[in-house]
Amino acid sequence: MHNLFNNFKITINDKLYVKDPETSDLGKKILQNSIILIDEIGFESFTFKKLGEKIQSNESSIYRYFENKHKLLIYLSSWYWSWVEYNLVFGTNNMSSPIEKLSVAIKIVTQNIIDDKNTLHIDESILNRIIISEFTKTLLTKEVDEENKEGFFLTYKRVIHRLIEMIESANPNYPYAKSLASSIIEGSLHQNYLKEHFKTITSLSENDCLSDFYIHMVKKVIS
Amino acid sequence: MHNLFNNFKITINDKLYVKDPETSDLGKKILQNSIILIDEIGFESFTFKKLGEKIQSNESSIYRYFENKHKLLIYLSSWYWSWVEYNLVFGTNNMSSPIEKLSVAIKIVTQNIIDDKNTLHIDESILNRIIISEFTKTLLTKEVDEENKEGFFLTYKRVIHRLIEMIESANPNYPYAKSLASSIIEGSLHQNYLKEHFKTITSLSENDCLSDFYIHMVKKVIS
DNA sequence: AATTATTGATAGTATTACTATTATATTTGC
DNA sequence: GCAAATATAATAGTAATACTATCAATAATT
Repeated sequence: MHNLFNNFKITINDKLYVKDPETSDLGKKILQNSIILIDEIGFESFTFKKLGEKIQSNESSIYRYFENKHKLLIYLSSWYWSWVEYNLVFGTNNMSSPIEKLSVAIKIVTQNIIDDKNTLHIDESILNRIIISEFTKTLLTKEVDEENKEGFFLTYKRVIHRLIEMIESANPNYPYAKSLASSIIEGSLHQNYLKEHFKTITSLSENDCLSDFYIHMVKKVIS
Repeated sequence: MHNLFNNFKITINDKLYVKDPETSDLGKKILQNSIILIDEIGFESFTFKKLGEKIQSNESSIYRYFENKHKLLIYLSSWYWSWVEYNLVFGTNNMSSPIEKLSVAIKIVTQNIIDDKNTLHIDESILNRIIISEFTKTLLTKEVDEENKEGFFLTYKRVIHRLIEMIESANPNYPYAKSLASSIIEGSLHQNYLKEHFKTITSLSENDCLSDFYIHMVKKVIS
């Protein structure tokens, strides 16, 4: 498992960066600390100048890696969804029962994440938090269609397509597999956010409740 | 019906504005044209200066009505959810069957909206579009908890609580009424967005399909 | 006709989101 | 070990944003 993971390459659309941040120390520092800083102060207040101060580097040096903070956020999101896809594939591998497989998949996709020690410069638990509060913003822009054509959201869509396949193989006659899958992915981010900030409009309290909600839903709905 | 509507007062938290825009021509012009301009260029590019040019007024005059564009967007959102609540209440009034009531409620909440001629300066069909692409951003900020305490999101939560009640009266034993209700509201915005920009991950095509998806889901899930 | 409230015009500030240039390290190739 | 190439840092500069403050002009009210 450990070795498998080390071979799994998280590849990211090269239009998202000017210079690949994985190829240098400064690049890795940018990734690591941008996650921390966005989590701390929020994406709106986050600037390359502040990030530069945090890592004792210069604003202009960061611009050599990323055109702007929007692309950096899409980079981090791509990384996240690619990592989720890995978990999804390996976590459900060799499972024969489609319903079982789907349940495990939903657990993987809805759970709160703990840091994966295999990736040194990325803290997945913090990244998970910023995905919950910032990811949707990468989609909700006027440039979304162009960016989608450029392939900026491929890893995200791939995760959803994996879920769609699982739903379809559990019940090929269910007519709304696509909307159900995308609802689970986006909805679980949203429910996690509500859990932190709008407790009166979510049924969530402990950790596992969210996957219970969705597993119950999916089982009922595709039956 | 027409008279009833005229008596229905859409009230908005007075902390959202500096001066009530409903009390003057300029105020109404600001509401009307901010909706149009946000729809045209997106919330990120929207500025009070551009709005001032559009309505042949001055940036500084707009600041006398709204502190900043964020509060203006929350104002417009409050207006929208208050209006949806009205439709929800009057559209399901006197219905005895809880399941029927819930189905109608879901239709109201998920449908694409056409302009309501009773409100002269607000075009609900355009407002609906900006809610689909901009509303979630009002929640996803670092200031959300303070703003929630101030009551900025009350009309939104009220709509969800109406749905929760309906779900609970249809089946008091269903354990996830809150998450189901908030999922339908937020999810339907998201699915509408996917329909425009990410066709491969939604089952939506024609208009009514979205309510079919949710009505099917709710009926299955609470049975 | 005088008072008050509303709007418009102008100016100014701090911050953001960059680009460009030049200097200084650091790495690598031979 | 040194030159050449590359990466990073420092500085400066620009246009736009998100405001605030002031004062003049206009409209509404009493």
